[in-house]
Amino acid sequence: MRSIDGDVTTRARIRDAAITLFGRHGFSRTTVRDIASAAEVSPGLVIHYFGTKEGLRRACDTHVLETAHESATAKSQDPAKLRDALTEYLANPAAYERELAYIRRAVVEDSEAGDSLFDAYFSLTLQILQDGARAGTMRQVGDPEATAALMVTQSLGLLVLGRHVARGLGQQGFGVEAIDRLAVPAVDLYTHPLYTDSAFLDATREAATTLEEKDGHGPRH
Amino acid sequence: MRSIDGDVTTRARIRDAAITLFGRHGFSRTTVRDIASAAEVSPGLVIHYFGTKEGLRRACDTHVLETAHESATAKSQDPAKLRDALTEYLANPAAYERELAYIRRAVVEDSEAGDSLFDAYFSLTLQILQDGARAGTMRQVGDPEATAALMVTQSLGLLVLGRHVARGLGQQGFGVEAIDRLAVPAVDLYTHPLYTDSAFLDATREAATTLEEKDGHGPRH
DNA sequence: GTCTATATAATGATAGAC
DNA sequence: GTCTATCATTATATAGAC
Repeated sequence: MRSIDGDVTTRARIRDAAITLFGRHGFSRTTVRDIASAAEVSPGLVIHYFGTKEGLRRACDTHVLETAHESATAKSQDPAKLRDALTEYLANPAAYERELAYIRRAVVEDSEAGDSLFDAYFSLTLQILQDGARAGTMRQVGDPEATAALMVTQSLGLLVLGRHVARGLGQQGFGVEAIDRLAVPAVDLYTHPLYTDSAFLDATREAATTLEEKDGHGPRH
Repeated sequence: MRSIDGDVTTRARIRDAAITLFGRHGFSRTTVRDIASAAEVSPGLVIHYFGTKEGLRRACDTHVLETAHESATAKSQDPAKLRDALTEYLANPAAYERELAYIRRAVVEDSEAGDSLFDAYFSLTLQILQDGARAGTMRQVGDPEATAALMVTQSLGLLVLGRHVARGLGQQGFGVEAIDRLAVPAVDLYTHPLYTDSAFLDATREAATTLEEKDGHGPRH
């Protein structure tokens, strides 16, 4: 988050305004004029610095990717520190809101930054899963990649669908309160089984096997 | 899916073209001209039928909502039939692709249809959770609403982030093959605990409690 | 470095002929 | 019911002054 206050050049102010607006309204609904207005400069100056609107987007992508990478690698390399990251976020959520909103858009719209972020998060999760299995704190799952994909989907899905989740829980917006309420049930789901027996799992296995035989793409065991 | 072939009026053809393009590129990036071209009519006729582009969107929302509601209520009222729904989808995924792409956009962009769909899916999941607990096939969770929200997030998140998930699994697109591969690990996660002890859950409880005390919004037990 | 003024293109929407 | 022609607006991007 250093950059918000650290870089005070006009160029940085324009880029930060763009990050805010792209995150808030999406890329195509945000105009160069909106950005210029928010940064208190002329539309011409926006183009002067970034060439095109698409160039501005790339600059935003790169910048958000850099700051996100800073926090992610610093804090999550050690799985135990993930908890500290949550605590830190909960202590000062506003500082991350701008970037989170941008990431939410990037992951959903077709953007290279979204791809990179998902891939990085996916690798990290897979790593955690494998480390946990080796350390004995996690069960060895049948298909680690698929499981990691599901875990990333769960958390990034929460970010992307936060508006709906908040509404479902009767809250105003997806903020600290919603995250706080979801944290324990989320970890609980990974700690205590939801189904009391394997009937549903067996049924799913059957359905999947049937399909694999039909389509010819072999099962994964 | 009946409507694709059932309603052959020009109006329906325009609306179906709009559903396809809105789903593929999003609302704001799709132009009236694009839709007219895809439906092989003039741009003027599009406006003639739907008044405005926004009116066309509402017509699409309504239509997708109706067909989705048809399938959802018919097939998922009985939890046991959810499996049949999966099987049916896997047997003929192309028939649902258009609607799924539209839903994906609707849930992510700010659209009333997206809200309705999420809410309906959320209610259904909560219902299944409570029925399961009563029948004994599912564990009684501490916060059913939060748990249902997480479950919906997991599956809708998969729809929304499908492109990324497919890439992570080394597949071309999020299709039958990806879903087939994810189905068993997904149910497995709800059947066998991922964590081997409650250390992580305890830590999360602690972090959440700390925050609740600090912010004053009471715990939920 | 920053602005104003403007060129150029695309968009949603209208009017009226057929 | 459907089209062509066009308007009015808005968008990105350029040119050149300060």
